[in-house]
Amino acid sequence: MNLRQDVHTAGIPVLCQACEARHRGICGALDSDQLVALAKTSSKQTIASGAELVGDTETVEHYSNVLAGVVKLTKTLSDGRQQIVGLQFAPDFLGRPFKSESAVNAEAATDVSLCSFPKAAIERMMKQSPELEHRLLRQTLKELDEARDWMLTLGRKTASEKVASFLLLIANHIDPTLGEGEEKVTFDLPLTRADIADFLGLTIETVSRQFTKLRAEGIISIENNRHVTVTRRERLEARAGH
Amino acid sequence: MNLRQDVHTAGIPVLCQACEARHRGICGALDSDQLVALAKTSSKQTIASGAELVGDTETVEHYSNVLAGVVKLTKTLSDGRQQIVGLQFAPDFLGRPFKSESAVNAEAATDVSLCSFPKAAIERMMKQSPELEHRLLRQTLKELDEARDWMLTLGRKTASEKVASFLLLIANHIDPTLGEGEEKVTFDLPLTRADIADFLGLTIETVSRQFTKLRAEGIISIENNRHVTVTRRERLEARAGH
DNA sequence: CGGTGCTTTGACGAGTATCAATGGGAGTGG
DNA sequence: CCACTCCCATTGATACTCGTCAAAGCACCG
Repeated sequence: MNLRQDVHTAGIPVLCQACEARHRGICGALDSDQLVALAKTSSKQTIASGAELVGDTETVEHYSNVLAGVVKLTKTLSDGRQQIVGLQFAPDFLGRPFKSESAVNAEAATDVSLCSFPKAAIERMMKQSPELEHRLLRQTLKELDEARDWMLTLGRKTASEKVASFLLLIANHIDPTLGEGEEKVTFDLPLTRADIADFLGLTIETVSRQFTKLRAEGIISIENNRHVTVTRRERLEARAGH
Repeated sequence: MNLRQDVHTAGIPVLCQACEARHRGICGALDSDQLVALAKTSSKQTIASGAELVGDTETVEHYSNVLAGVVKLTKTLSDGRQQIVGLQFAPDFLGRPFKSESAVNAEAATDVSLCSFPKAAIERMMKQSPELEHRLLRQTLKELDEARDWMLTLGRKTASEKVASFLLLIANHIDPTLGEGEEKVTFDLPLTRADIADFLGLTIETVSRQFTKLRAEGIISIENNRHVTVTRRERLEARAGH
């Protein structure tokens, strides 16, 4: 993609033209002038799987939109026990407004592509455009709903139910429009077994055993450790404790 | 932090004059005219402990501010397993904007006093006043931070650490200004053992045993099941896995 | 080939749930 | 004032899920 500040298509920056965040993400709140202004200080960057984006208690000067890939938000106890407290997919917004330091670590779970801009630029625009703040509020409420859903899973579900819930979470994210009628879904897991364990509050061994059990029961099949096909969706949903 | 604007008491509804939500809550975003308009449709109500405020999937036509007491937000699985996903103290806002139905149950954990207003009134004002939406965003971000903190507790802490974390959570809420130097704190638990268990993802028996252990070690003392004194704050903090 | 990283599988034990009984305070009625 | 009940909390005995430790399998890569 070229980096010219060339402005076509009703004055929309090249950077933004094919960007998902411009429609479903927070940038949908901005008009073309604002987009141009923001694009001046924005940069698209690619991050390798495993790289740390934001350190715990680190000062954050940049916010980002996730363009592709999956970012995991984690919290860690002093002795190393870790919990994933959120997964961000495109076109989610990444950052914690109104606080200089993040309460969580952010790390690329897969290769990730981001569009980053300085904290100050967004905060300036938020003052101008209530619509931007409105979008942020909606995203935050969505994340809060997801976090609370997951609290139920963490606190009250068994290992078996947790793994089933996780698979459905990913399946729904891959294809949110998936009708009830569709039986089979197939996708690549964006997380390693270790990440899945950290997301579910389990160990990798327990996660592995649950996968094995699901395979043995003919509910899913797995190729290459990552590629999953859900063959009996209903039974997976039943197991998740709908 | 919170800019508290000096408004003359002239023109402020009686209902609001001594209200905590007018300073630290979302009503701080409103000028006296707006307060008057909102107060016309508002009503203060008292709810007995145990009463249900908002049913899961129920349509909500009212939002509220918590004036006193504690409200618990819960989620329940089809077989009855329950998880508390949030606790609301004064002057928290109660409601889920932009969605007609709540994803959680809300129930009075103690006797609760509320200030309720119709959904429509708030949403109308949100369009007029970006500051109101700003306050809502801040409260939502705060709740998100709390939810994620708790996910770490639910997913990765032991029963012992969970109970210690819970006691500190309540202690900090009773007296947020509590300095590091202060050793002793004393307070009434706003929750029954069953509620605490549902908050921590444990059973009441396990919670009870952990309390007993803390008492035996001289870290806390308990009178009448509800009244707790933390005698060795540092050791409680150490146990919570700071 | 022999590493290295990730996953699976197995054997065992610790931590927590479950089931069951007891304790204790508050309210009620004799 | 004392039984009686109800509700909640505590305590005990036992079962079972899941974590821990150890080893082996498998793909990828130099």
